[in-house]
Amino acid sequence: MYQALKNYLAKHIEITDEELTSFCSKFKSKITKRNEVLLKGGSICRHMFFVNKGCLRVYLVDKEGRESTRFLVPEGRFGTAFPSFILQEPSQAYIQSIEPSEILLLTYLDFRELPNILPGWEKLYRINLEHDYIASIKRIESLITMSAKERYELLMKNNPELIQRLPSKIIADYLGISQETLSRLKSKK
Amino acid sequence: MYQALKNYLAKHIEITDEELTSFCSKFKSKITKRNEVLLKGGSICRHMFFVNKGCLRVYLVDKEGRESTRFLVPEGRFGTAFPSFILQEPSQAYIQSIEPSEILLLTYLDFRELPNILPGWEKLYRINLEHDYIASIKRIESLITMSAKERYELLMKNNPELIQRLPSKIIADYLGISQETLSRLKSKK
DNA sequence: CGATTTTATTGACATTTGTCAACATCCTTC
DNA sequence: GAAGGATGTTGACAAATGTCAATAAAATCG
Repeated sequence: MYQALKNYLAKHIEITDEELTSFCSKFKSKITKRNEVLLKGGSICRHMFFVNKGCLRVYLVDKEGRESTRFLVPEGRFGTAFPSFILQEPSQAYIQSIEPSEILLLTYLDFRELPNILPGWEKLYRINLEHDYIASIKRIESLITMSAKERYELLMKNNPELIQRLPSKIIADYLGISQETLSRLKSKK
Repeated sequence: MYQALKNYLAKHIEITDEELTSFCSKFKSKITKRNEVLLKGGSICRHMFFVNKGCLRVYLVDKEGRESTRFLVPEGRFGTAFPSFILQEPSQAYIQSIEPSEILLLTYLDFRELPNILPGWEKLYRINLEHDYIASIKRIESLITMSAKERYELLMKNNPELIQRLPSKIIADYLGISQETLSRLKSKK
C-alpha cells in the first residue's frame, strides 16, 4: 500500500527502513470512485494527498457553474488545495478524483510534525516546493505569452500521457480555453 | 544600507544582532540606473536580489521583441530569475531595474550557505516560498478564469500603488494584454 | 527649458476565442 | 446490451482582444 510513497522518498533522500515505516504510518489510505469529491469549495482543506493510483483534479467553479482546472495530480505525486491547506483557511478550489483512485491522506497536524519525525523531510519538502513553484512560473509564462494553440502544443509535448488519459473537457479548462476551441485546435492540425 | 533587509528578517524570525550582521555581510550593494539590465536572457542567474529602494522587473522577450512581465519586485522584497537561479541553468527571463534602484546581491554559493550561517533561514525561506507559490497559483487562476478587465480590476484592488507607480505598458504585459487594450479598459469605466 | 524619445490614446479593422445550439458519439451503469 | 447521461464535434454568430497606424501627451536628459 505504501510502496509508491516509499519509492518516492527513497528516490529523493537517505532514509532508514524504520524512519520510512514511521513516516508512512501517518498516512491513511482511501479508495475513491470516479468523480468523487474530496474537498468542497468553501471548506478548509485538512489533508495533503499522495496519489497511489488514479488522478486528482484541483479545480475552481464560478458562479455560473463553469469549471477551471488549477492542477492535475497523477499517481506518484503529492497534491492538495495548496493555499487552503497551508494557510488553513477556506478553499476556493474543489478537489475530486477524476478516476477511481487510491489516495493516501496526511492531516495538517501530522504534516506540520513531519520535520520532527523525519530529519530529511524539511529539505525534501523545500525542494518539492521549489519545483512546483518553478512549474507554476512556467505555466504563468505560457498563459501570458502564448496563444491557445501554442499552449496546447506545449502540453502535448510535455504531458502527452495526460492528454491521452483525460477527457478533453478537462484539458481545455486546464489550458483556460473552451471545450469547443480545443476541439477545433485538434482538428485544424 | 542594510536597514530594510534587517527589518525584513527581524519581522519574521528571532535573530541576534551578531547573526544579523554576519548575514548581511554576505550581501553586496549595487546602485542601478533606470532600465539598467541586471540579467540577460540566455545567461545563468548568479544572484538573489533584495530591493532596498526602487523596483526590479523580471520579464520575457519573444522572437519579435515583444516583452512580458513575469514578476515585479518592489522595495523590501527578494527576487530573482527563480528557475534559472535555483537550477543554475540559462535563464529565459531578463531582469532590469525599472527605476533607479538600490539593490543587495547575494551569490548562489552564499545563498546555499545561508542555512548554515543562520539557523532560522531555512524556515524563513520555506515560508517565503510557500507564499510566493500561493501568489503564483492565484495569478494562474486569474489568468484562466478572468477577463482582461477583471484581472485589471483585481490588480487595482490588490496593488494600487504598482499601477500608479509603473508605466501602464508594463502593467499591460504583466496582465498578459496589449497596451491598447489596457488603455481602453481604463477609459471605458 | 527645449528637443528628443518614450509612452499613452484612439480609430479602423483582423483575428482569436467564446457562446449557443444541434447533433453525434462515446461510456457508464444497471 | 440498451437507455440515459456525459462528452465531443461542428456551424453560425458574438464578443473580446490584438494589430497597425496616426497622433497626442508625457517624461527624460542634456
